[in-house]
Amino acid sequence: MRQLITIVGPTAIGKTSLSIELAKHYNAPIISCDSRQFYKETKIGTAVPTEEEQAQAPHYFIQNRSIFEDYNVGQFERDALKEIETLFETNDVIILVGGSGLYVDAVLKGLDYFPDIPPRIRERLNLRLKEQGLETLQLELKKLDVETYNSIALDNPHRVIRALEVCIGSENTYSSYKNKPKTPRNFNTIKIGLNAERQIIYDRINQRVDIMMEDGLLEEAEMVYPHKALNALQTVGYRELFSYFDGAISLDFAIEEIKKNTRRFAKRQLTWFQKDKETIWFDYLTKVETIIQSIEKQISNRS
RNA sequence: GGUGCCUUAGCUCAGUUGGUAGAGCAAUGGACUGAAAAUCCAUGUGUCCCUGGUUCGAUUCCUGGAGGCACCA
Repeated sequence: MRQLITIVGPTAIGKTSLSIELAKHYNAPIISCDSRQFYKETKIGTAVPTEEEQAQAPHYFIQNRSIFEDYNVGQFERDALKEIETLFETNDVIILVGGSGLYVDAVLKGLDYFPDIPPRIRERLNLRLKEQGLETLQLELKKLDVETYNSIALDNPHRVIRALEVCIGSENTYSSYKNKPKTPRNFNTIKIGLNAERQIIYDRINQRVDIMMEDGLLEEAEMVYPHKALNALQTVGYRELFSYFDGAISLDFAIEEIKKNTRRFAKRQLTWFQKDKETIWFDYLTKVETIIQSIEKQISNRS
């Protein structure tokens, strides 16, 4: 039976090294499920696996895109499933490592189908948000799609605009596309979560930010600074340095902000991942052998 | 050594003309269907430095002490 072993957990907990250990043990390829490690131009700040690490197992969806390309979960779901399908032709086990909860769920459970919407619709809606405020957009959504109006977080502009762009850019309402039956996956999924005491996670994050700065994050951010409006650069570690380049904050403060925002990001990741009751959690110091034993037990239980 | 000011949440500080207290930041919890490292929502955590006194009641007033800062010697 095809096994997809998924590793989730907060940033800086050690997902990469566990994934490589497991990949070596199972002679398996690694699929990255990280919405910021796709981009070639942002290497240091997104903590992509090093060349040495990548040499130890085949990696997919690492730095395979440019920040100038538009990319999103929907495309990733299609790309990843296709890749997984191909890889399972020659592998029994695939490792999936993910820091982006939505992207992991897209692969494991699937998203609903939505038609492609021309980007200019969102651009127009963003402009209206800026000029007229959120309330008029909420009212428009109420007119176009009450069901969504009643179910989404209305004070979240991204949600309102997303629903509206689907209503406007397709011939149907946003809600009409939602909650359709998903195509079942033809592989078995095992979910491993890595966690640690909050203070330990935070210490690791703080240390890693310092290391990133030593490794040249400042220079990397400077290279992409001219394109700071790109979606791919709405990323912790870059935005704060952009503010520094703008002259709005000091470098020391920017670094503190990177640490803080990374901590908050880690908390959001935990909130997302801990909701999944199928995930089996391990302390970040757990020996790989122990985790492999647990995986083996699950595989034999299911077959 | 003397004089003055300060000591309240993790931090910076407000405040109570005496009825045990609140802002910002930090922190914590949560949501999430093509922006997701994005975006949004919710939450106040406390020997009010210690001691004694006055008072029905002291974080607040008074005595003494400790620590900090400034100035004078």
